[in-house]
Formats: sequence, structure tokens, C-alpha cells
Amino acid sequence: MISKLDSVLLPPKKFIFHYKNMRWARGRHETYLCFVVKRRVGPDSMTFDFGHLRNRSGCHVEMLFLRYLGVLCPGLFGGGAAGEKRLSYSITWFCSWSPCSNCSTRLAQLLSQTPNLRLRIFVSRLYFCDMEDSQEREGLRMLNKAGVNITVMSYKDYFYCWQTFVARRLSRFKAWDELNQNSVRLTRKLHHILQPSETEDFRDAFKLLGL
DNA sequence: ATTTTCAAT
Repeated sequence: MISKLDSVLLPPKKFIFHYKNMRWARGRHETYLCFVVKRRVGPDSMTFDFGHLRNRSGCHVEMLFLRYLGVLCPGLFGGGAAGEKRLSYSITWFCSWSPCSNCSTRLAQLLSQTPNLRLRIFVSRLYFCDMEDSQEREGLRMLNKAGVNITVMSYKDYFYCWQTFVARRLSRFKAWDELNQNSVRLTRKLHHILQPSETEDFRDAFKLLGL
């Protein structure tokens, strides 16, 4: 089964290299996605599967994940029989880069058509989000509006990933220099991206005031 | 001060 094949644990060095949230992440020409799938039954949810994926040439890792969605979440789209009740799932994933605009669009579309699926995304770094008017920023806003909780990874998230997805043996997660500063900086940046309307409001207010 | 980015060679 695909999900089992790919649930092999990540080598520690690979995890650190790709998830390091440094300002200039030179040479990270790959993206990793660590995921946990939970089945929701009433108020309870149970871990159903977990693992990680890496992008393949020509296929961003998010789209690769969508290919496996049906396998990872049996019954998500119903069992085939008409009127059969669809099962509910919650997916949390931790991505080394935030999604590009195309992936965000596709994900938002899927989620709007699949109300029995919840998605929570943690990202280590923001992908092409420097320009105020970048498509990637717009994509993140779309995802947010589609109900996806997007969060910049902090120490506790790296710690959790290390415990869950990494072949760590007995070694404890060791934070790199400036992990916290970078996380705080990126969190602020993400907040700014997701709340542009406030800036617009300010602009309108300034305009009204003749400033 | 400046540096990167799900590559392209």
C-alpha cells in the first residue's frame, strides 16, 4: 500500500535540511510533506495513518498527496453505493514550503466540494511570498477562506515532527540557531498576508481623512 | 550589504 511505503521515517539530516526555517534557504529544491490522517467519529478522532511525501519532478507534493487522498481516507468520497454515508477525516500536514498559488487553488476547490474533510497546514517557510501582490499570497488567502488553518511552524511543531516522522533513534530534537526568531518573523508575515483587508481599511480611512 | 524559493543543468 502506497501510504505504508511512504511512511518510512525521514533521515534526521534530511528533515533538518529541508525544514530549517532560515531566511535564505539556499538549495532547498525539494519539498517535504509530513502528514497525519485522522478519522472523525462524532467528537472523537483517531489517528488513521501518517507518513511523509516528497515532490516528484513536475508534481508538487500537495498534488501528489491529493493523488493518494482516496487511499489514505477510505470512504471520504463515499463507498460507491448511492447515498452511502461519507466518512469524515481531519488531515494535518507539515510542509517545508508553503503551497504555490496553483496548489492553493486546487486545494481550496477540493475542500469546498468535500465538507467532510478538514485540513490544517503547518509550514516551515513561506514560498514566494515576498511581493505584496504575489499570487502565492493570494493563494494562501484563498485557502484560509476555504477554512484551512495555516500556521507557521514553531519549536513545538518541529519537536512533534521529529518525534513522529523522523528516524531519530534516541536523539532528541536539537533546535538550530534562530529557530524561534525566524518562526516569529514568518508568523508575523503570514498574519500580515492573511489580513490584508485591515490594511485596505486603513488606506480607506486615511483617504477619508485626506492623509 | 546581501543572500532563496516544489530546478535545471
